[in-house]
Amino acid sequence: MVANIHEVARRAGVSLGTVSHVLNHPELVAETTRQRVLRVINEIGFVRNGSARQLRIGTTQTIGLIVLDVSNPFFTEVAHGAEAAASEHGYLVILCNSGNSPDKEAHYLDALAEQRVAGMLIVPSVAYAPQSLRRETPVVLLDRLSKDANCCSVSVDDVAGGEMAGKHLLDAGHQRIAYLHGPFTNAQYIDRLEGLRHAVAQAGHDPNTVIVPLAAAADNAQAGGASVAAFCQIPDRPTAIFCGNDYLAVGVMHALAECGMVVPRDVALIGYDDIDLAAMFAVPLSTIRQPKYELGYAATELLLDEITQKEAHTHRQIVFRPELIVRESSRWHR
Amino acid sequence: MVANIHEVARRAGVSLGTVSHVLNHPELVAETTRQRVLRVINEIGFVRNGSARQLRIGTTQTIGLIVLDVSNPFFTEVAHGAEAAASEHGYLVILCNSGNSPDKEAHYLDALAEQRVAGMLIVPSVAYAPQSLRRETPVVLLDRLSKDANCCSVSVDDVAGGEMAGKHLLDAGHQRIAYLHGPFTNAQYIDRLEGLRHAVAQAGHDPNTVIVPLAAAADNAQAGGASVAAFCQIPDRPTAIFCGNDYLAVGVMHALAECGMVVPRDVALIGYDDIDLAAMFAVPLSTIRQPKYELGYAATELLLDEITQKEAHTHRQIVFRPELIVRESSRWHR
DNA sequence: CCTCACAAATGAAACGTTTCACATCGGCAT
DNA sequence: ATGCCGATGTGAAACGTTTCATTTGTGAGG
Repeated sequence: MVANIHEVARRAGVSLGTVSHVLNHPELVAETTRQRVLRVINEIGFVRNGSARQLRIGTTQTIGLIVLDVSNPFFTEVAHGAEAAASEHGYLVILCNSGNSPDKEAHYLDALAEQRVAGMLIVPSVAYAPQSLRRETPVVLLDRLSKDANCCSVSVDDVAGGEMAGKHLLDAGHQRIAYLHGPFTNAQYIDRLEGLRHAVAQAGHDPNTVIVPLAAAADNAQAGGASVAAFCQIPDRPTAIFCGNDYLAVGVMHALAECGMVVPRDVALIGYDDIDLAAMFAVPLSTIRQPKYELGYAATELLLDEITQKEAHTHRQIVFRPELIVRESSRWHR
Repeated sequence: MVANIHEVARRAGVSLGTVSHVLNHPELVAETTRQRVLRVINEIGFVRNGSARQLRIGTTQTIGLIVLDVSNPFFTEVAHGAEAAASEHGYLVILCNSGNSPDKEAHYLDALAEQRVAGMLIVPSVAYAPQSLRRETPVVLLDRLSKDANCCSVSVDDVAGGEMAGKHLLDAGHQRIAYLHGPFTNAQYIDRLEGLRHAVAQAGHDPNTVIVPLAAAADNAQAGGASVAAFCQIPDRPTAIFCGNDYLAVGVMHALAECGMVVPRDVALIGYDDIDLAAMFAVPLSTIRQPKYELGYAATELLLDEITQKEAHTHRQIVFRPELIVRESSRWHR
């Protein structure tokens, strides 16, 4: 087995309390003994046992992060931001992938609680039940606004994003707009639609006649492409498509090209997310950018505040504002 | 503080050993007491303290994964596979992002050792020094072949990938091929070039006259696009470009279009990685697919084998073979 | 009625830390 | 010489589990 603090103490000829002090309160031990102990530690490759330490201390330097899909670049960027913030404060991040399954989510919630993580960042699945967490572990909700303000949350204003996209298309003169969305189990698609309706109403039009909702089977490029057939069938066909997600938009762009339609001349297109290749498509894609990295970073800072301040901490709801990115795909051509 | 096993024992009117048995060896305790204990556990929301457990047991159910860049979809898919395999065996994954910095890498190595993770999956940074790990923690090297076989490794045969791409282009009749690569600090770009040279030699040509290496400033789309200017300057310009990575290829495709060149008529293009949007570009991108998810999955299985079998385990080097995906961007047009 | 076997429950010891109350010691002021 | 102080070092106790040697209880077999 790997050496422990007793062994170090024995070899350095000091008591085990002293070794501990060298590790945790170096100012309490004389320079020469400190050096001696450190030398022994290096010699025998002693590594402090985190479990024992945590048991004694009562807290860990670890935070859990549960996301819906690790292979989705959106969550990945969020994780990147979280990891950066955590690492700055000496915390480790345990990344868990719920795959949007309430079972897996619950399982990870338990596992993290058992690990006594200092806090959790949770991108809630469809069926997230906060009451299942009766522990006092600090939690920050990610990518969803916490309605009851009994915990912090960091999200992006999807209604505003939908509104931006809508206003942009209306300003360009479009009178009919298709809204292509993924499954409505994902609340964001609903919010973006609501934003779009706002924009239309604000411009003095009737959302019900201007907007044509169109559901894709999933939220990937394939499903986006498949929806183009339905789009072409629409009577009084819209001149613009607002896609709830960039992947849908890519699929749409691809399928439109195959139908011989030219973006943006025949159909204008705007996506959502600003994935990193959005500017690189056949026609560079207009989109709504979300501050993904910042989302994860801010959430972690909030969590760490709650962890360190305890009582003094007050819950906050941070809502980021997305940003309209105009590229070729939505420039108005007469 | 949150309840402990004593409290459960007290409330259930049993000894603390019995509670522990309910948790770990239910077959040793009578059904009625088992139920009683479980009820109390639910009532007061008892969650076992993982640190104490690990301290006593001497081992954790956690594995560490260190990748070079969490925002890169390649590593993300690898992580996805690793997480899936780990989760199947009840292990948690701690994800760490070294950012290819030896410092951060060393820091995480230490932190994971202190956490007493059961094992580590490491995508080694430029300066990975195995001897810095003098612990007996099992390690599996990811995405790099371990030369000295003193640990397991799982990688993809980059030489074979380069060869496939080369053979494909040669078969299509190309006599001059540009090889656009990212920084050579990344060994994979070297291996892919070597594979390309093999293919050329095998076809009976001189690699030095057929192949024109071209270095991009980074391995992203922007750098790829920027390299097109240099490509256009090449005397006796190649009719095909083999990009060491799909992002480079996207940038190239974009920039070529701006120069008025048509892919594949004027220039054939093949990338590497098969990122998920590769099929969706203006011209669908031919590429070399790597089994990313499988890479992570296999590595984790190897690691878990080493963890559970201990002595009985023998180190293995798994090398996956990549796959040629032919799409429009490299179809030969006369 | 005694023994035996077996199932069920017990509680002390141990895991490796950190912390805290205490001991030691030399020097310095009185 | 005495007392006190600060700097340094000490070691027992505690953190919450699991495990193991033991005890207790119970019914069967003789």
